[in-house]
Amino acid sequence: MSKKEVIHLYKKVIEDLKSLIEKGEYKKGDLLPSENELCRSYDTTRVTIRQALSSLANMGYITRRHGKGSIVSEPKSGLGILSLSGVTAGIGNHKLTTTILQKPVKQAWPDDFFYELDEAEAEAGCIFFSRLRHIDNIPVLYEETHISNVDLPHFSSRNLENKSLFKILKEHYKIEVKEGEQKIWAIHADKNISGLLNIKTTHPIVHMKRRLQTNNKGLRIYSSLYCNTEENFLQDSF
Amino acid sequence: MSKKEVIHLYKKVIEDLKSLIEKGEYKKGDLLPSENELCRSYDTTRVTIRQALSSLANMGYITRRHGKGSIVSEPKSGLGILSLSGVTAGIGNHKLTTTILQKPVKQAWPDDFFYELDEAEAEAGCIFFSRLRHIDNIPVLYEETHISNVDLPHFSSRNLENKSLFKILKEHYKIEVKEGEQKIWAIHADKNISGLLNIKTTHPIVHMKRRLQTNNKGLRIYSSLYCNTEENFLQDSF
DNA sequence: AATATTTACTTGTATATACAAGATAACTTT
DNA sequence: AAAGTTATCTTGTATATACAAGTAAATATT
Repeated sequence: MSKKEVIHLYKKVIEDLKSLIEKGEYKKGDLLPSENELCRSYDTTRVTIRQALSSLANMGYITRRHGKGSIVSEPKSGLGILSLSGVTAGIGNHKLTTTILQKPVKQAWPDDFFYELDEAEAEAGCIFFSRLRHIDNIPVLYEETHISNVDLPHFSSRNLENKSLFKILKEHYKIEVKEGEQKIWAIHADKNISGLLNIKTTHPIVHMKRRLQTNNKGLRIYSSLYCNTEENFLQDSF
Repeated sequence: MSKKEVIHLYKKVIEDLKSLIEKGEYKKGDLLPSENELCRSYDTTRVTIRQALSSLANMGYITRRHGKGSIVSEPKSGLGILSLSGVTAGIGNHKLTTTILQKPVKQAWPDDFFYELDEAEAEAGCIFFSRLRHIDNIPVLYEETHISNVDLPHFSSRNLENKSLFKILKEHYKIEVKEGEQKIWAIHADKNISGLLNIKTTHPIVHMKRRLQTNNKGLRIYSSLYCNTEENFLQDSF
């Protein structure tokens, strides 16, 4: 009894074009094939092709211009997901490494958890892990992550060191972040954080708490992070 | 020679439903009329109604559920626009006031402007103003704003004290923010900022630089802000 | 009473078609 | 040569229709 998994044409068009853009075959500023050309390629009609293109436009991969065509956009870090950049044009030749301080473990939610949980979520518990990120071997960002405990086969054993959490969730479980909120403070590091980031307790750091919702109803991602922004900054595109 | 301004049916559907949601006639969790009902109301077909509904879903006004209907979402602060919240559930009974330190003036871009400008933008110059926001009469956030100098009739004379910049742009000029990026640092206040926010220079504050793109090609909004997050935090929904 | 099944509603995917309107280059007129 | 026109490309809006598939309540079966 195989899962017949109908793949829809418009989704195939999205995936195809998305991967061509991500692979760099279409570069920023390029025009995609016209709607009618795509219709011929996929043997379909404009309604279906337009469904795919408007979705790509929505995801920020292209912008559409009346009478002109679909123009490939600047690659985005995607849907408000926070990324860490060096002051000098992106990470560039800097070395970004990640250390897992706490491997993913299933546990109950902390009593004083910083966001409200719905009933099902509270009952199911969570997966917790923490990571420390370095740029050129200097610790820069400490992050604690709580994920709602839904069925994610083999998640605990996955390697979180090199790949981003979001890539793993997308590639292995087809989970994508849909929306979220974040709260931001500037604080002085406490003893714990100053030790982790190797800074004085008078050093200002960014403290951020985020809640991200995904396309999986029951799965939310909560993270609390502390960042030393002396040599770097936190960057966020939306 | 009047401008015939064809209004499109799908846009009318969007505006109608949007305003009903904003007015609270449809509340969070309510179901909108089904696609077929809307077809009858507007004497059109599902393709057109679906174009409107998918747009509303995209703007975050509704979520759509296969086999169920269109569910009205929680009102959002909108597209990654930063808002300022008190630690206790929103602003609530706190008093939020704004002081204009520098009224909007047309001027050339600063030589050391923090974002790259395109040619047309650089040539046209900018509108600059700065504001200081207080919560319960305590200064909390200082913001400098640069806007590309496109034609905004009477903009300089508008009252920026009570209404938000985004509301003014939307209501009077039909300009809406489409996307943006922001960079975040934690720093110690310099003399200028510590004076404005009435804090010591050892006090950690959030420094944020943002670039927002609008539906008007030539108009971008740049802002640089400094926030004392001791009693409040910066909040961002996306 | 508990469990399937049917039915009627909902949204999702798709085809086929038509005309409007913006963009651009080729062509014609002045 | 410059200016206006046309032709032809592009995307935008819209109608009409069909069937697939998720949801939920009514109905039939056990």
